[in-house]
Amino acid sequence: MSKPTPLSGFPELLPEQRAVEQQVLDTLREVFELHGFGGIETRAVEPLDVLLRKGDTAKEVYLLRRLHETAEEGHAGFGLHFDLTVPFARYVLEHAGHLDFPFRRHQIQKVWRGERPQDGRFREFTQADIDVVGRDVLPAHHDVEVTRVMVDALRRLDFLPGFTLQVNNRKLVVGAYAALGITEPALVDEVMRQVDKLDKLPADAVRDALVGAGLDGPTADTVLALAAIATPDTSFTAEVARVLGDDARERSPLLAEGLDELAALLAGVADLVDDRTRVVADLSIARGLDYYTGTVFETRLDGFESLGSICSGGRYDALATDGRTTYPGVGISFGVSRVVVPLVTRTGLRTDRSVPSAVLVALTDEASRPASDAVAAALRARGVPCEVVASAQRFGKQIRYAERRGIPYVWFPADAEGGTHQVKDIRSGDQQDADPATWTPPTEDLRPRVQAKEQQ
RNA sequence: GUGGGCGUAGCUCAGCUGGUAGAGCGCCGCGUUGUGGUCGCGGAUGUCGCGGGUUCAAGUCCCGUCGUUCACCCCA
Repeated sequence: MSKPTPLSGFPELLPEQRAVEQQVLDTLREVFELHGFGGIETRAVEPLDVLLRKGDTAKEVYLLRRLHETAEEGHAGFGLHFDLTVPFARYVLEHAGHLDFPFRRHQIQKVWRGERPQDGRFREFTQADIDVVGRDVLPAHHDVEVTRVMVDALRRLDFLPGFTLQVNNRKLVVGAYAALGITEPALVDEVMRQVDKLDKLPADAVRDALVGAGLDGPTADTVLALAAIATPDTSFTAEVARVLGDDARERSPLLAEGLDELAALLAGVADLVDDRTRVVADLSIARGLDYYTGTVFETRLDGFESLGSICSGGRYDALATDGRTTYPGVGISFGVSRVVVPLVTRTGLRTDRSVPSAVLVALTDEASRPASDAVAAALRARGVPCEVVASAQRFGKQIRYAERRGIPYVWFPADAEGGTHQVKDIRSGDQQDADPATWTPPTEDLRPRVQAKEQQ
């Protein structure tokens, strides 16, 4: 077989890159579970009618088909899931009788989309979702909860650049539009769609589009003035009042509800905010997806703005319904691949070693391999990851073997004549006697650490 | 899916109007035969992404394809 070529949109990482991703995954899971979100996994495949239920035929779904499928097997067919929300909705309905509500879960899995790959956009990629689902009702404090969990998880990934979580509320937007006389559903959708483009198009162009959609000039200006509001605290409520008038809350109960929910969210996460971790109420955030009904999220990563949102989600009052019962939910999804792949390929983010081993046990000669194996076994018994060197070359080469892989310690076993065991820190050159039954490296050397390439 | 840029050594890249493929870094060996890194000396890098075409001659020009990247679409 000739040398295989890469497959577009199906990224693969080298061990020291994958180790970075693995730490992201470990941290996400740990923090999610710290907040009481248990993990589930759904099958990779869903019936096509489930995947396309929302009329999203534009979604590029990969089909699953048996090679020898016959024409008689004329069912709707299967497709690979393109996100984790749709399968989760199906899962909730299917297992509702065995779940306790409100149901919290996290789900970290690969998803597939047949889109054109681009930086941070792939055909196979990993998402990390958390959602809370209620039966019939789900109080608004769960919107705050979900936000807190994800912000907590992201801020603990201390090797990530800083980020800004942008939050808005569709009730606020729809209510405000109603107060402006924009009530026709198709027009509301169109106005939101145009406003959503403000991060790419100049305000003038968006204004023209709004007027083209049927708004008069003053109304378009007010819509843009609203969308320009972005505050790191609850002061957005005063700004909305300034734009729409002090009586706007009375004129639109939906607006009042949205303002209160968004204010509660901002207040509820204030203690998690720091220089790297910012949360802003940004009234230009709309989200193209039409099933969101309240809170909506997007997230920008400092220095990686071109990736778009790395973490998005929101509130859906009808995540799932079986006709009798409706399950409202609120969730947020972190694009693991979207962040990790550009980070490791563009900035050279790596772990400080390419293997898990903290110690390389040297080998005097092949005859003494059992002695080296015994040292390794003693270290492993206390949780020290280690490996025995592949071949009994000169010690200089064995040290170089460790150096290449970033293994910080080399262990020289006692020789047969009754010498002592010695361990060498090859970064400092320090070498001293050590007992395989008790020696342990400092905690920070036990596992690979993530570090920028410049620091290596 | 639509349109543009780019594909040369493991990496970053040079290679003029077509004329026998290069540098730096890295890698391997020796100096130093059981203690690496520094230094010195020596060595190997390669279907020039792949396929086809034009030509006496193609890394160089043309077409296709794959990869990559940017914009649109859409979104993590």
